[in-house]
Amino acid sequence: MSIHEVAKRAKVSIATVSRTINGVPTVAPQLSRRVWKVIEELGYYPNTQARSLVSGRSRIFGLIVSEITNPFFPEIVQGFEDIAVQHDYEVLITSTVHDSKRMSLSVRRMIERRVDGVAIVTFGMEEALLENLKSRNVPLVFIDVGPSLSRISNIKIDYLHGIRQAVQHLAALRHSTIAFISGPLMLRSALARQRAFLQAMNEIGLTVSPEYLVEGNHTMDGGIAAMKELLALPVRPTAVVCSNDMTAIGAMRESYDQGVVVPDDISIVGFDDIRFAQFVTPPLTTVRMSQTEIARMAFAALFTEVQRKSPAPTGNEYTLMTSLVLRKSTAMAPNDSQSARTVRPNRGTHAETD
Amino acid sequence: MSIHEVAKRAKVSIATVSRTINGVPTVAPQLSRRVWKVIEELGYYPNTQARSLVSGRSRIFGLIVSEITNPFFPEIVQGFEDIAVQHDYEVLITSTVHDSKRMSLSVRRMIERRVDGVAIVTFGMEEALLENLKSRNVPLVFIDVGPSLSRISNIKIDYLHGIRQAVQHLAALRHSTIAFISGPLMLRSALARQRAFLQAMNEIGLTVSPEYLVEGNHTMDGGIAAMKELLALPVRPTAVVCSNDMTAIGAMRESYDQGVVVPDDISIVGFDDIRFAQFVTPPLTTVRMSQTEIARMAFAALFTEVQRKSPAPTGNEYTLMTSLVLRKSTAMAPNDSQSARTVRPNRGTHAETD
DNA sequence: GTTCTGAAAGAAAACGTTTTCGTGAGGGAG
DNA sequence: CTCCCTCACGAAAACGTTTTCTTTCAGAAC
Repeated sequence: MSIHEVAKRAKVSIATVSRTINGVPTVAPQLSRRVWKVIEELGYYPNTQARSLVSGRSRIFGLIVSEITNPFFPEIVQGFEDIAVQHDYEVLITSTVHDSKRMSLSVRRMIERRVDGVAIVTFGMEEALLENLKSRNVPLVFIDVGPSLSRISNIKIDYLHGIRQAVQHLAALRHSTIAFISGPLMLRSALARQRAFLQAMNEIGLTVSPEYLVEGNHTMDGGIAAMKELLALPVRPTAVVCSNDMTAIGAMRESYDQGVVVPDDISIVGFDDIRFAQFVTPPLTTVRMSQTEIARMAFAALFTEVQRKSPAPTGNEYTLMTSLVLRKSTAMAPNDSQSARTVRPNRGTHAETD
Repeated sequence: MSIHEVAKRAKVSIATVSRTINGVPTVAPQLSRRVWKVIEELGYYPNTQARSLVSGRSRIFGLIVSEITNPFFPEIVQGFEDIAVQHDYEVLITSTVHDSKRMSLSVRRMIERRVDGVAIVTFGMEEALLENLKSRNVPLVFIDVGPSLSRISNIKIDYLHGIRQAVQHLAALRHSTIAFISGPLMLRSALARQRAFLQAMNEIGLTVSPEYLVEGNHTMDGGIAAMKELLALPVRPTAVVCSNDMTAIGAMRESYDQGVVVPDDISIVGFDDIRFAQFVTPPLTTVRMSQTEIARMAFAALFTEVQRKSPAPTGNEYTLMTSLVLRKSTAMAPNDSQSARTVRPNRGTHAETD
């Protein structure tokens, strides 16, 4: 049951057993074999708690996400776990559910378990929790919003790249009246996406008047509501890009309910590429922000920070590309060079060059 | 940083600090206050590893799921975590990804961390891992497939109840040619669902000939393939119930692609009620098997087993009801008393009584 | 005033490891 | 043959707690 039992049966000291397990080279091969044999037949597994008590390293990373039930996160959790086990790390998962009580509780739990680092993958900055961890010098990695401090790494998302691809894809399909359904604008990541959209449009000389810029909330209901607005416009957009996939799915639903067919009458593109984007009808063209990649980077950030001997003045910075993945929710703009079919032939205000 | 620091500053022994933290009543109120004050201002959090090393209880439960990215599981994870934190438990999540290597590795990890119990929420019996945990006398809870042994609890699912509701709902809508797309039949839970379907049909005097019983694999692709078969039948079913929601979503997709409209031409009902069932178009009528409830029961099973002083000969048994939730994917059977619209008016072979 | 009782606090053991330090044996160099 | 070094191993300290066992001290009983 404990190392003592193994030691007794192998007729060695517990030190030798420990050395054997940890592969310390100074133990004679023959002895090592004997010890291993006893370990096997006893089915002995070392007690990690005792181990990390003395070593000072728990081999646990914390992972804080907004909510596991949000389809964006499971892939991250899975990816993070995958790499963690490969490196003999355990992961403590926590979802804040947007509740700051829970958030601080979960931070406390992690500190009590003496995690070696924490990945905070939650859109919407939670400044409060930071203090506690920071002051304890726990390596941290944020996505998009971390401060530049020692032991704090950051994963930057290159929103523009993918969104630009989306916009240019749409433009190539002769769309010029392109709307954008944003996320809640107080979210940094949502704001960044909207800005990227605007910039991408601007780059190719397309203007977007304010009525084509509507604020959603990153849920399906938000997408539905926003799409209602858009479809009620005198000049309907022929394409709409959404700040995330759930919004896009809502938009598709509303289109369907109003008999506007995607992609023939209107093209829709999402953002995130959650798994469900493939399962929706029609499969959603969307900008991928690889969740697996985020997980990989987050782990790498923590891991290198743990290995580091001399504390660097600031953590590492990583950048994640986004890129368009084509599926079936986009198509050529409707032929009359203007809006969806049920609209009166009242010409749009946007000059087109082609 | 450690309890010693607190003791020194409060000018007491570490024993007193420990007692204060654990609320042992023999410490004088005044002293207690003094100690707490120091704890606060030091921001001291006890080291859980040291704690559980001596107490012998880790206050960690393991949770083994098939794969977090399967939309069925996140709700379970979330639910389990919710209750766990309420009870001051931590949870170690692991997904086997149907890989027995990973499975046994994860069991090992859990044993090394000395979990107080493990919930195995994975359809598809994994006999192998059981041995290891069982022999170590770790409380276990299975869903549907656990053996009746000491310290092993079981959550039984009442498949029949919900599926019967579904079948009767369909019958009430004048459907009589009802097909069933099963899951992989080597899965116990899949088999049980099919049996429940057959029984429910039988109860109301409906027969189901073999061509209306097709085997899927619990994925969307499986649903698509199965639906292809069904739609190619000389007499199409007017309704199909599926062994899980992903299958149903696949079936809906294939219907859509063939221009068969749900629910007007064909009714579809799913099983599980994963979150996405609401988001699909049209929203899926399905049999709910509450994931939150499963999580709740699993935790309760483990928790009561941990509390138990005298080992019972067998663990507890719980039963989870299933029940139909109506949404938009079912409707009256098409009027011609027979199959979907695009089919030649070649009358079916099933006598109908109404 | 002495002894006894009980409450409150401290000392120390224990939990299962890793790791430092020490020790004995074996072997090479002189 | 002796000395010394190296190598393999064991003894014991340390990690941060909880808990058992002691000790101390105040007050009650006589």
